[in-house]
Amino acid sequence: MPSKPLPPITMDAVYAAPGYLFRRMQQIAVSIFMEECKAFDLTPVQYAALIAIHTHPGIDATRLSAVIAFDRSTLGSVIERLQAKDYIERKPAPEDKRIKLLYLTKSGAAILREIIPAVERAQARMLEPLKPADRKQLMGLLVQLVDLNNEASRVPLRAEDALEHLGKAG
Amino acid sequence: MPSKPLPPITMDAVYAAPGYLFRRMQQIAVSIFMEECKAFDLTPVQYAALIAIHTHPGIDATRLSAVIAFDRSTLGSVIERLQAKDYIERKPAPEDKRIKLLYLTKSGAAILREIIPAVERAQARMLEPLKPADRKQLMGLLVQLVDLNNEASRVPLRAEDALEHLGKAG
DNA sequence: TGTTGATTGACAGTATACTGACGATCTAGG
DNA sequence: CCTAGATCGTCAGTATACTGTCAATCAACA
Repeated sequence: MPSKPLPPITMDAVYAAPGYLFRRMQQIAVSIFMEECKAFDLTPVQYAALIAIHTHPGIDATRLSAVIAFDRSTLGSVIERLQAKDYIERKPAPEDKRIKLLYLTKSGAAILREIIPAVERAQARMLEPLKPADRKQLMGLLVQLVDLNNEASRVPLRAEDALEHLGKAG
Repeated sequence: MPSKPLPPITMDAVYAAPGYLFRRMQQIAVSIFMEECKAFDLTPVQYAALIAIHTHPGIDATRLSAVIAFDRSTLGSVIERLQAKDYIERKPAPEDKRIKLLYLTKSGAAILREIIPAVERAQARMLEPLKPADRKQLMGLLVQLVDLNNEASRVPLRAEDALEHLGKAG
């Protein structure tokens, strides 16, 4: 019995699919970031981790993963690399032997200060081809969509929740 | 001499950055795809490759990488896995000993036929939280942006160019 | 108090991605 | 014909990502 023919499949359908466009845009974004920041030898992920540690000194790895929506198992190696570059340090928590607290070193604070202009150039370049009004529109829609789809990924973003357990008044 | 203080850095600035949003949306898109398609054991990348091989039978790996905007070195392992699952086969090209031509097997055509509804559900789910008008707007802007930024990634999309050398009238 | 259940960091295994390099092969030019 | 340059598939090395698991540790409750 001959199999039914496939429905008409075109690459154009792939090129217009949301999943394909998100993947492609991510590739492009990383590429632009690395180009603008190549003098600093920092990846987008490492940069985000540094920012988060700067913003939340003494955070632990699990909470860090929630704050930047990274996978915990991926984060381990990211932290290792940042530590090897002397941008962060880990101190054991006195009250919980399982936890290691993360702090920016002076080198870490310094590179953050230096890299920020390059990162901002990169972010601007990603949207540059669009008209300013379209950039705003796109960002607005993306912020909405990411927020509304938050629970769909393995590591949903938990920005405030994560901080409630850090010892501050919650 | 005390170092200058960092400019005010907030996680909110990160959460609103295009690069962060693209990364996050990609994570979410892959997660939704895998959930809808878990019965088929196919990744988004493998799916795109199958579609491209179906659309362009006898394509070689380098041209395939251009058609789906993948890295050539990544594609090797993707092809291996598809071949191991008996979804594609590779035949040596008679006129060029360097090249191996890619074809869908019957199993490959079959799984493509079966998985397409699930993929379409996944693609729809990614945009579901938005109002229909906003979905259109977002996709329109993304298509524009990806197209205008095409050259920024390592492997720019070369949909038509790639086919001109395939033996068809170019 | 003693055990159950949850959490933390770590690890193994798989799959994209990119950089840079390599031998085999093909093509063009002299 | 024969060599210089380009192209093809491949590989090594690095960096995200995700799944699932584990021992150590902690918290809560009987």
